[in-house]
Amino acid sequence: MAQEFYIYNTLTRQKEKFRALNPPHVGLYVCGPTVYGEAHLGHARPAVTFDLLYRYLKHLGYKVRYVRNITDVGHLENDADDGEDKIAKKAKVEKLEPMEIVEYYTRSYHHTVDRMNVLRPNIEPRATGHIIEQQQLAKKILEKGYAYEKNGNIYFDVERYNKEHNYGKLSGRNIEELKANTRNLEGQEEKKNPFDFALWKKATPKHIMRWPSDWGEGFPGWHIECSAMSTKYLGEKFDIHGGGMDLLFPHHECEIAQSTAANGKESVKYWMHNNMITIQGQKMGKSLDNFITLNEFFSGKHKLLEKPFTPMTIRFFILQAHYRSPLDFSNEALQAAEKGMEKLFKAEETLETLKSSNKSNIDAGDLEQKFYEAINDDLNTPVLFSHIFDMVRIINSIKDEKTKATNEDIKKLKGLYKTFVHDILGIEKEEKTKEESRLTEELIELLLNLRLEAKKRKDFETADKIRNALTKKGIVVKDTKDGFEWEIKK
RNA sequence: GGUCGCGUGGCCGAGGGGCUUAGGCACCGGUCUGCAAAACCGGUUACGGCGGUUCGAAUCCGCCCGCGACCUCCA
Repeated sequence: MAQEFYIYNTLTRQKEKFRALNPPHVGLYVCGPTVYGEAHLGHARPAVTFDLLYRYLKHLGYKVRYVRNITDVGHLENDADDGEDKIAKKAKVEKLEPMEIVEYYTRSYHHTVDRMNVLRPNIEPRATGHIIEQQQLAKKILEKGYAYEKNGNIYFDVERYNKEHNYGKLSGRNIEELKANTRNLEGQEEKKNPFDFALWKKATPKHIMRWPSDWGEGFPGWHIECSAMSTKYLGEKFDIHGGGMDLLFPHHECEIAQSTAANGKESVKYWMHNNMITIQGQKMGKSLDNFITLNEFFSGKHKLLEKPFTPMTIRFFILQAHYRSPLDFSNEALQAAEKGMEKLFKAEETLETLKSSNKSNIDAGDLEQKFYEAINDDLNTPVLFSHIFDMVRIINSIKDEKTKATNEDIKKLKGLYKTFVHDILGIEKEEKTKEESRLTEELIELLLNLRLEAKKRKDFETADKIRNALTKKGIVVKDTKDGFEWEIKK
């Protein structure tokens, strides 16, 4: 791998040079959604961020096994005994089987992120499909003495674990602090410490999602699914684990504890966390009830939205910020992203029409180097975009014959577009339905040809009439020396 | 309250001791054009406040103010 790729490791709190454990193979695990509702803008961020990582690792020549789970059990409303499972709760509300809920929202999630050109992971395991693995893991932890059973519940013994290992190393917490700060919820008296977490929970009679186990009927805790499934598909030690920053504690901290307790060693080499998307400075999320679903963005049907935004605009918007920075939603910011993206696409079309010359005063190799420097620096997409827009300016300047480029240069620029804009960033132009656009195209050309004739006989009144009418419909006309260009603007 | 982080121009958003006019959007001027649009060129508005370190700080340190995340489900 010729490129030196640096990524920020949350565990060490610094950028580290990426070195695969078993090159050319790379194991990547990312926490996926809990499928009990429509995906919202917040869900798009890890999906897009780790899609970028996946794409770039593949570009570098790694054979990546990308695992992203679907949480369909064990994620409770809260940690108390009567804490309801999110899926089961929704099922009750909708009067459906839990698995109907899971199926419905899994499909919906797929459809939505597909539209943002997010590649599917290689394996997308479900928690309910790995109950046995989770039980086995819990058993192993129990046998090693890092967990205890109480009335059919298995709890992880954080204090015991912390004697030999460091609980809190990822999130920067320490156990004393936790003792002082962890709330005592009702119905948790059987835990040794309030910060102990459940590996397995006994099902109350009302609880519908339940499986038999050595400890009676119950269901797995939330944190154990990721440990069980990552181990199953990526081994006891794998390269990268990703997810949202909000999962850092307790979820990822608990994962580390579980794996370390079971295997005696840490499972993950690099931990990567994306920041949150905010709305008016506040985290967008279910609990705050300030979220906008992705489908609402696509349709524009939400009171906070001034207009619809395409899936690709959302992707572009997310990538224009660095993944570790918070990103604030606003109509204005989204519109700016949309405009910028259009400019990017237009330049690519222009690229196809450029005339080469035998001289050159551009340095495509330098551009390429800058592109790599940006992406290699912990996926610095904002800087990458700034260089890409340098390329856009060069392309337009060649078109205006203010800059010269050889045939080879132009080829190189096309290659950069393909590699960086399409393959790595995953930005693709959205196509209208073919027939629709063909007919529209023909009609517009027809009108514009009439206008051209009018212009030729100096009938500017008619010419302007046609152009104004088209402009009103959102079709922008651009006159050229002896013809016209046009495009549809929203 | 504890832990961590942030505060950059009209908006979004990089950078992170001297030199980046970062970039995008918006606005203004110029070139081009019957007019316009696009494009190109140029321009405007910055580093929360107060101190300190330094030859030099938006960048390091301290304090203050404001904001956020996590500590309880959340991507």
